[in-house]
Amino acid sequence: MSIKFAILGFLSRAPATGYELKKQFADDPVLYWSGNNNQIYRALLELHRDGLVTQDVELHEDSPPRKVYSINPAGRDALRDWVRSTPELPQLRHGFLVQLTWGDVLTADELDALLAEYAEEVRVEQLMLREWDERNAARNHRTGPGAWLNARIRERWQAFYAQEEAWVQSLRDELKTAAAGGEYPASKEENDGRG
Amino acid sequence: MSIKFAILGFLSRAPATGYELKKQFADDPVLYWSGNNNQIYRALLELHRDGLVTQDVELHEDSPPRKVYSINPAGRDALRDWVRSTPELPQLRHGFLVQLTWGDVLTADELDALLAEYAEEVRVEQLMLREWDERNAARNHRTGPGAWLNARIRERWQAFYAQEEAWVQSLRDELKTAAAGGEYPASKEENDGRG
DNA sequence: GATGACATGTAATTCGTTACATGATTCC
DNA sequence: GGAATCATGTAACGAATTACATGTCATC
Repeated sequence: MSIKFAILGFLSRAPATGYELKKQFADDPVLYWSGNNNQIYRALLELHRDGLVTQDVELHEDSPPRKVYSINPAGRDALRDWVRSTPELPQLRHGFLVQLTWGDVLTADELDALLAEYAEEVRVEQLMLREWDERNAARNHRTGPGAWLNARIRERWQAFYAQEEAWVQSLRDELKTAAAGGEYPASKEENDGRG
Repeated sequence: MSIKFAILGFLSRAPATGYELKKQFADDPVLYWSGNNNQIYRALLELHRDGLVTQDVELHEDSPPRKVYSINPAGRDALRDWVRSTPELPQLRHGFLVQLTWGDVLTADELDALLAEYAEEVRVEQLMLREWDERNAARNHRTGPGAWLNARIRERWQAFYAQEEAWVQSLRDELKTAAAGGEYPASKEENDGRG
């Protein structure tokens, strides 16, 4: 999936400059692109070259020209085609699960410390997410299908982290219970056979 | 996170060639790297250069030399340090949620068709995942903390897709109910003001 | 006077993928 | 004879990130 369509999507709601688009990408967690200059400005050039957007240049004497991009009918068609196109499965790059794959080289205490650290990160992320959603719900009072869809999308995102938090918690609980029963001893001794 | 640590992790269980490692990456969904030659062979060279693995070359007359890599004590230390290192939050690149952000340009019927298509993809992915897990559980009968962790990791992965499926289903149900009540009319007419 | 927002762009680097290239062996 | 697996590597390309580079204007 290309960032170009997301840009087209924003322009379908209102004309914007590269700088304005950059900000929209920067703070929305669902829009996973970093939204760096290079990407945005290049994408806008390409969209313009492909005839999907129009460019209005506001010239100023001292400052650089301000380039306002607007979507055109061809752009709307391209946007519609993309939205209807076959969806791709989400890509979950879960580095922590990779890390945990070799968690058996740690002692039970070390493992619990690691899980605790991760749980805290997830908790904080959830708080930031909720804050962002509230801020945005306040300033963005769209109605109709757009607003409904947006709410469901945010819910999905939050549910992911909620599930993550519950999972880590259950891991820690199990680990604690097992350690009390002596079932999962500190594995460092077991696995210290080097070579 | 670097693929180098995952390679180090595999080598901590058994020595392996680049080709063997490549296969391990290829079919494990949690190990999100594509596991292409370029990445693996380069990583192995670097690990060797950094003194974390040793290389045993088996020379053959006609075929290319077979290079078997083994982890060494420095490598085990590096692996342990990495496993204990501060976890990063998962990166969820959910293209479909991006797509849905502009789902309001579709009619209710088109939107439902899109959701149905996605639901099917998620369903199939779940089946493949379960199949993979069963195949692997059968062939890989490790015990102790490693096996326990592995089972929890697979559960987490499956839970993600289960949650995804439930979410799509709830979306479709809501959409259906709303459409019956005329609350979410075909939005194409509403939004067709071009420019 | 400094910071930060506004505004545009380029350069360097890293990362990852696909495809290229070679050649033996094994199974159907 | 052809396909698949084993086994190593390189080249070309594309995507994405960070940092560089410049300059205005408003606010503290």
